Amino acid sequence: MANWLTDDEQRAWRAYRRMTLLVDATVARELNRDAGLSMPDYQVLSTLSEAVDHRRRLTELALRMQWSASRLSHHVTRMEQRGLVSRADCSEDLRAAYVVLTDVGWDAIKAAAPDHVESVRVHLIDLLSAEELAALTAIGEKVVAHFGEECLDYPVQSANRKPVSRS
Amino acid sequence: MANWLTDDEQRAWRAYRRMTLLVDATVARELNRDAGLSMPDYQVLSTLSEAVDHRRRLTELALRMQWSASRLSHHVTRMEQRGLVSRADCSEDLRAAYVVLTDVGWDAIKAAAPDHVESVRVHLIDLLSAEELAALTAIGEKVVAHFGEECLDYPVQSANRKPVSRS
DNA sequence: GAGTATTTGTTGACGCGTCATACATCATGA
DNA sequence: TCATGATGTATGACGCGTCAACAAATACTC
Repeated sequence: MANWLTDDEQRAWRAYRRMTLLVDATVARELNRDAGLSMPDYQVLSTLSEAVDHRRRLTELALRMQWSASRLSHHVTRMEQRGLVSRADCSEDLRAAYVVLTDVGWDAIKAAAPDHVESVRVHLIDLLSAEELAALTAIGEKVVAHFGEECLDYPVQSANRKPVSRS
Repeated sequence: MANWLTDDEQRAWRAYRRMTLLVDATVARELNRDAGLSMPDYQVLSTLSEAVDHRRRLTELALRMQWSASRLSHHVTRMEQRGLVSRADCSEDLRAAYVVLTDVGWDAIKAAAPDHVESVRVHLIDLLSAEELAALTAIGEKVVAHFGEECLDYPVQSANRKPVSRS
């Protein structure tokens, strides 16, 4: 006989699943509607915009975002086709390559950030009381810790950072 | 000037995102490893296994799982090719079609359920205290309610239900 | 009953992520 | 220096989900 979930546990699991589904889908849909970007696009642009010279090695970028190399390579290819980023050779290591934020990409993330943050507010953050927000943070960090990670993730509003030298 | 997130809010958002990413990916990976099923597979099989005669109209199934008709049609096509479900005509309405759980599908969900529940326990439920579980439920249901839904979702452990007549 | 609108379901194209594979380049050590 | 392995990246196949377009049947309306 298996160790089934109690009613309370099942209720928690369902609420969790439905919440994440709705929040993620809605925030993603609004980001796409308002800025023509997907969440992965946003994450890449946002992370690049924080880097000096708006460029990073693929591996470094993948590590920071916790993506697989393959995923990033595929995604960069698509973003490159849309002109949001470009690839550049690395002189120190001929295997390596940089991903560079283009002017189009820079404009895109600057334009997208305010609406995106607002979207996150409306569909999650502002729905919760201070206590609930704290509880969500505690729960999230506890679960993340279970997977042996500290909680480094991409910046939500990096376009807010002070102007970065574009060289 | 946009209404940026505070540090606390940003921390909550990051913890939330990372938690859902890790939990969902891990539970999905384990389900696939242990039972050769994806989460969508599980959801379909699980929901069908609750139905009388193990069959449901496509629309009805889609509604219950909150899927688009297109998504369900695509997914049923794939599952059909693997022998997990089959389609059957509907005599009352010639447009309509049933999705029927096959014996293979029934065996699959029965075999998958215990490990899947265990996986959900290990990577989420059992990590949390009773208070945290209650908080997660409250937060989840509040957010779901914001989207104008009551929280009906698929059953996690339907294979546990009392024997269903297979006709 | 004819014409129109709605419901039911399918299909194709495309973005996305994973896995397995391939391949060039670098680093190591005999 | 020359193999051997590790590293950095790219690619193809495939499952998955969305959107838009479509076909067929049923339901409404005059």
